[in-house]
Amino acid sequence: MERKTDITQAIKTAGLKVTPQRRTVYEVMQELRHASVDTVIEKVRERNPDITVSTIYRILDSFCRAKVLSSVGNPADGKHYFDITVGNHHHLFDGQKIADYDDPELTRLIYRYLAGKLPGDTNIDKIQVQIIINHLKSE
Amino acid sequence: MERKTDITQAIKTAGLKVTPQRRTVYEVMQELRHASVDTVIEKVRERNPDITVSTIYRILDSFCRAKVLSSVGNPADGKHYFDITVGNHHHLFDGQKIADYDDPELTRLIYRYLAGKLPGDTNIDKIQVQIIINHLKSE
DNA sequence: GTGTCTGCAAAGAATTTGCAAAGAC
DNA sequence: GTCTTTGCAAATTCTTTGCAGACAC
Repeated sequence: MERKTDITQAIKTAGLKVTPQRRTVYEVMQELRHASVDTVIEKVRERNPDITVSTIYRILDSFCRAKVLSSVGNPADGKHYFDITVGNHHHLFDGQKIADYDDPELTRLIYRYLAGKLPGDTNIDKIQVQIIINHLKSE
Repeated sequence: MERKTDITQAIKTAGLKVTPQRRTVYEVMQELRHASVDTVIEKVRERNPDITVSTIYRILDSFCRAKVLSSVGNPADGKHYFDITVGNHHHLFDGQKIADYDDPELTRLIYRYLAGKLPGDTNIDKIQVQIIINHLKSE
């Protein structure tokens, strides 16, 4: 879907050196969109078992600090996921599943609403709405 | 601040048996509002060093499943926190600090907005807005 | 070339488990 | 009395580290 050079660009632009290991992690995240460490490790090693677990941890860490990836915590189970999308966007949580919910209008709506509510000097970096879906079970 | 019986009630209402260990964990969470496992362990053991780490894990787990506590993931550092507040409410993230932002009007605003946007059969359990504050540093 | 990144193996944390005794209701 | 919870100690699992060689630029 995305070309080789785009991956290279994404990593380079973030100020990181481009290595095959980083490219693989990035590729995997592009496919998964949201994933826990375990899943990333699993998928990366499927493609290339020579990449070490510790390297994957280090890459995920550098990606987060360089804002190549972001973090989401699933409120349902409290688990931590990496997210290929860095900018303002929202999430639908359906049990273990996380889906993006991209809605700039909603973002603007909230920004506008909050403008009058928070102290004037508050600098909002980002707004994320988490929508938790309930599979109404007989109970 | 909260009386003994209230703590008992909170635990009992959730369908769990009331034990001194559970009462202590609950008390600590009442004070902390938001806390990581480490912090809970630390504070609980300050009060009563006889309570085991594994017990604390088990209690936190049972509290979450019984919805005595909820989970928040700090999007800034990806760490997981427990939250004494279970119902609909929002959060301000300021680096490591998490603050509640309770605003039913905002909640309603989003509910209303989403009503027209999501598939009709989507059952929203909960909405949480995460507001990430940026300490604009010279950069 | 220089400085960063990776693999490896080991250390260190964090979390979970099995079981017997203690405790809640 | 019955079923659940706890303490203990050990096992597992998860994550980080130090260092030397490899690699990106």
